[in-house]
Amino acid sequence: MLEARMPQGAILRKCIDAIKDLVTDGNFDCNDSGIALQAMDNSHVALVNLFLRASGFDPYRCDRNLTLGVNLGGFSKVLKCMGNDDVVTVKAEDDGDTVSLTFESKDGGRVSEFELKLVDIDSEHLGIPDTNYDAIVSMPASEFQRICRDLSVLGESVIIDVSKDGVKFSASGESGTGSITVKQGASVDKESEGTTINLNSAVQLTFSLKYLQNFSKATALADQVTLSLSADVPLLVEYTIGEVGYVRYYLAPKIGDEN
Amino acid sequence: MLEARMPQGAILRKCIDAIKDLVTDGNFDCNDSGIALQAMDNSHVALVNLFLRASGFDPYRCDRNLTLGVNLGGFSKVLKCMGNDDVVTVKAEDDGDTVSLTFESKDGGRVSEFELKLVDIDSEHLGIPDTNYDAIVSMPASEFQRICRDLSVLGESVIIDVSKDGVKFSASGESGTGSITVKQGASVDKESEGTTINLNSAVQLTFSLKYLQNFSKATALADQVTLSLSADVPLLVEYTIGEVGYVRYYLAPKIGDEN
DNA sequence: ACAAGGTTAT
DNA sequence: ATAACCTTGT
Repeated sequence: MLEARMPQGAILRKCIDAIKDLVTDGNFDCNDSGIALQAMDNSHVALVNLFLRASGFDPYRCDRNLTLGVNLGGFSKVLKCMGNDDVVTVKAEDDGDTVSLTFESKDGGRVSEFELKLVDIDSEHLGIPDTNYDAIVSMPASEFQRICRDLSVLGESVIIDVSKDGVKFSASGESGTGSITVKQGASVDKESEGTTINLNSAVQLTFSLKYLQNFSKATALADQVTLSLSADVPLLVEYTIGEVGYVRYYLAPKIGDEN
Repeated sequence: MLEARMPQGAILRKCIDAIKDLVTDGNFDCNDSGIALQAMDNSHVALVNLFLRASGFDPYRCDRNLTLGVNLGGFSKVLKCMGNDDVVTVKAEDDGDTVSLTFESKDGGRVSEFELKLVDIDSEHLGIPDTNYDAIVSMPASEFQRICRDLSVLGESVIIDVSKDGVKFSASGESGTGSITVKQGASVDKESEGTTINLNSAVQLTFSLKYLQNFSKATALADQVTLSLSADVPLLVEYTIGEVGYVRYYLAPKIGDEN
């Protein structure tokens, strides 16, 4: 059986909010190292990979490997019933057909119990090859979100252009064109507010803004986002959730002039 | 004639907002003790009872008993034209076909006058028997509202289960089941923030969440809500408006397995 | 920070 | 017609 208690339950809610618009149903693979979910998005264009380390829970217990197929819309609805500071406990029997969620207010005055029906999901578990990326950009997650939102006014696609001292995001459409350039090390007033670029070779790739906007739903989980790019390889957009785990999104670049 | 001046006019607006979604037209019965409205909701399932004491107005004058039939949607629209801190004066002639509303800003710098057409409403004035309830629960109004909203994502009905040391609200539906238990005396950090249970005998009754959510529109009027329950008797949901009066809602329990 | 209402975009 | 967003009040 699985029994995992997360003192900052809100993290779990934010994780599900960060992926539920991309993936309607997903398998949570639970083992002694933690809880992982990997799924293609509904239109099989992007890949989502969530991982929550066992050490992010207290306590964490998972005797046997378990796969919990969950409708993420329903999961999200249940998590909306949680108080903001609640402690969340996830439990599942080895052969049950439900997963149980318990929310407890910090003072213990309120206890909420929910049971979510499990669903069968046949998911191909794609291997993700380790890649040595040409360019790795870390920037404030909120800035990335803003850029995607702003450029989506202009067009469907964004060209991400990473060179030595900056990342340039540009889009164009009917009404005009625009670009936003973030310079390396800009606005390093506080830690984790700057932009750093790790470059092996300059890259210029085009991506769907709609997907990037969806990825940036994870902004609530992390101060920084990391974009890893290589020519002809899916972009990796990663949000690190403190010591607890991460959400990673993969998105293939648009090729040629398919707009 | 009626002439009733309410220094905190916003209370009147909140009262109407708290009932206008349930009742489209209602009779305001005015006499020297105050202003009362009693009406079945549009689908004749719930009963709404609003009372504003004469002492809640200053001054209050009502020479002869008057019944003012009002379309509450229109009333609400007019009240939306009021400033948040305005003083409201309600006036009606004995044989008029309108009611007049005056809004004055505290500093007297702005005076607004509205006239609302009266409508004829034939309303059966149901007697409400005094009941000795099996269980009386007082809890924070906002918490009750939150519980109704949360559980409504799961299903149409809520089972309210009152026992010695807690109230359990539970619901179930397609995607799963859930329950929220509030313990007696929990979180009594401040006055009027705790939950108290007055129990003669344990009760378990089922109600429509849609109606309870509608009742909880009165949350703006009071810190606490009181739920009074007895087997096979309508639930009473009461919001006390300071010294001014109250809004009471009555809702029959669902019986058997009608879901 | 939450909930309600209105407005707008799909 | 519905959903998402934005704004306002609690």
